[in-house]
Order: sequence, then C-alpha cells, then structure tokens
Amino acid sequence: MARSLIGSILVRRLPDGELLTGRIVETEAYEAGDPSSHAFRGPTARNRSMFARHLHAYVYFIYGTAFCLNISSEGDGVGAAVLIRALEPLQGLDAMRARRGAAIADRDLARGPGRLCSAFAIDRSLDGSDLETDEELWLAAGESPANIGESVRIGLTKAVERLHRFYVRGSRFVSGPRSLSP
DNA sequence: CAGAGGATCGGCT
DNA sequence: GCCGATCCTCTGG
Repeated sequence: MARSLIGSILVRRLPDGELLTGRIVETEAYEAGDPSSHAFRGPTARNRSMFARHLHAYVYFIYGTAFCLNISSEGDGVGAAVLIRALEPLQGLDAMRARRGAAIADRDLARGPGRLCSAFAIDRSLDGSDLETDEELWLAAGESPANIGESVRIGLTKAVERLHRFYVRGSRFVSGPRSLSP
C-alpha cells in the first residue's frame, strides 16, 4: 500500500470550504510486527487508529513541534499504517503559505511529514477519520509514476535496515538526504 | 509519579 | 552537518 499510494492525491477541505490538494511523492510502511512501529506494543490511547480498518487517518504529535499523518493499511484489529512523508502541492498554495510562512518556496511547503501536516492544517482532530467517507480529508486517484525508488526509512533507531520507504525518483518535492533518493 | 525518548524542523556553522 | 526546542506518551517503580 505504501508503494501504491505514490501518485495518489491527498485532498483537504478547510473549515472555510477551500480545497487543498497535493500529490503523494514519498511514503513509509510500518507493518504489523515492526519493532519501529508505534503499534508494536499493542493498542494505546494514542495509536488506536493504527488498528482501524484500512484507510483511516492516524495522526500523532512528535518532538513537541510537529504532527505526522499516517493511513491505516490492514484489517480491523491489525496495527499497521503508511506514513505520508511528502507532497507535491497542487492546489491552494496560497493557503498553505499562509500557514507555513509567506516566504516558503513551493518545494518546501509540504516536503517532510511535519511540514505537510502544517500546510494542510492536519492535527489530532483528524485522527481516526475514515478517508472513504470523511468530508475534511480524503484521497483521490492519481497517476502512478513510472519510476518509484525505495530506500531505508528516515529517522529510526530500530529496524533501520528495512527498505520500506518509497518515493518518486527525480521529484524535487521528496524529503531526506539526497543520498537516499538518487 | 517521575523520567526518558521520539516516524521533526529550523537555524546556525 | 549539528544542535536545541518542546511536549506528549509510555514505562517502570
């Protein structure tokens, strides 16, 4: 699912009705039994959305500064999700810039999991949303790119060797060190 | 109840 | 490239 989400469109409807859209260009998989996954030790108040049926949002707060968006990926009761790590902004760039900063370049608006949540006004209030029925956050079909790269995941201390990060090869909207996204 | 650590970011060198 | 900010969550006693 982490691979197949590359190229899909994330859509956010703001409280004022404005639509923000972005193309998913980078994801990471956190599968069942993965020691680096928040779900590894079982369900808690924070991570329970990871155990929801597929296509539910799991949003968490990290380092006291940033939110991160995941999409649950398995059946009811199985803790697994895909972290959305970067978007190519398509629609609503001015509204994103209003949240991220007036001088932020297009490429930096949603490059990184915390930045994309800031740009798209995603926080814990959207945790648990069903993306198949929700009116504030959902997915739309997009073209799957021809060339999808894969690498180790970013920022982990456990299970660092797994090749569970996927990205659009050649896209300047992908986060992380260049050495990981050749 | 205290303490440690984290799927990050931005600023500075 | 390195470092600190900042606070929520989970763990262990």
